[in-house]
Amino acid sequence: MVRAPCCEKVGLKKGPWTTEEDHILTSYIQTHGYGNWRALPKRAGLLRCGKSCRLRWTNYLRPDIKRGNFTKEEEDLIINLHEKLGNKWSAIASNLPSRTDNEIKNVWHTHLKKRANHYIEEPKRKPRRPKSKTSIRVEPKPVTIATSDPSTATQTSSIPSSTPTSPGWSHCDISSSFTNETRNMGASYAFTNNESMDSSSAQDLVEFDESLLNEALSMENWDDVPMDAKATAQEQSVLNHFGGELLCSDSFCEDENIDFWLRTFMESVELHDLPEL
DNA sequence: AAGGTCCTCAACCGCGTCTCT
DNA sequence: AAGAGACGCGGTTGAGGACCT
Repeated sequence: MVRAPCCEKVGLKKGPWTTEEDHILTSYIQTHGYGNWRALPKRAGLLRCGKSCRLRWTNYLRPDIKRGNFTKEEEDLIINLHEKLGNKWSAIASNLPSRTDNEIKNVWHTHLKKRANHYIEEPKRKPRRPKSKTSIRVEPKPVTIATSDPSTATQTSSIPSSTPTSPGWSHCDISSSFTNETRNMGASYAFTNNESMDSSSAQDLVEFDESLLNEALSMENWDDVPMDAKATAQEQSVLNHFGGELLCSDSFCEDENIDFWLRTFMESVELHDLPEL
């Protein structure tokens, strides 16, 4: 059977939408709703196919869409969800209110895929824009923190212990794993979801070198330490304890992130109720 | 300063699925 | 049950702009 074209192609406009078209579409939908996409453009007086109208509305004009850069928490959540769901962009989008599947797909291909692949390949050039995303790849030298308390266990369960592209490697996106914001955000999905504690997810219990944490915590008056020294200490600490290989994103060595990481480690102590040093 | 390269993201395309008849 | 129409989804494209040399 030959599929009928989605719309009458002849005479219909393609390409970028004009503000006038946006206005027409928005006004029409606000007044009449969007029941029948195929009929909508004709009724609204648009020379577009229904598919194009639907896409424009769902991906751009919808009032509940949140525009602008993704937050770190959103990106971390996408990575976690992608690991679980694969390229099910609409399913992932359903966990990120106000974000569209198209937008998520784009951000995945442009930023997050690299992070998720742990930066196996070195960046060929300097980053174009400063990014606040940080991800490291670590070889496990594990101290598994397991707990029978779901409330704490699930806080770490979204951290993968390995990925298809690099079996045996731990992707430890620490910032996404321990910050309060992420815990709250992730609550809608993995962190409070029983599913996150099934047998497969049980393998995802965070694995990291406790001594790294201890070393970080042993630094006194961290705020007084010069930025350069922080960076060196932090990086060296990670290198020492995670088997000597560190792959980082464009901005890993940015000062504010270095600082952030230490605080993240410190937060993790509270979360896991680790013994005082 | 200019040309080339790369990145971003809105939009398109085609296929799968759902719904209606 | 089967065909047709409509919708939704994921992959891909390409224009515009940022960045590099």
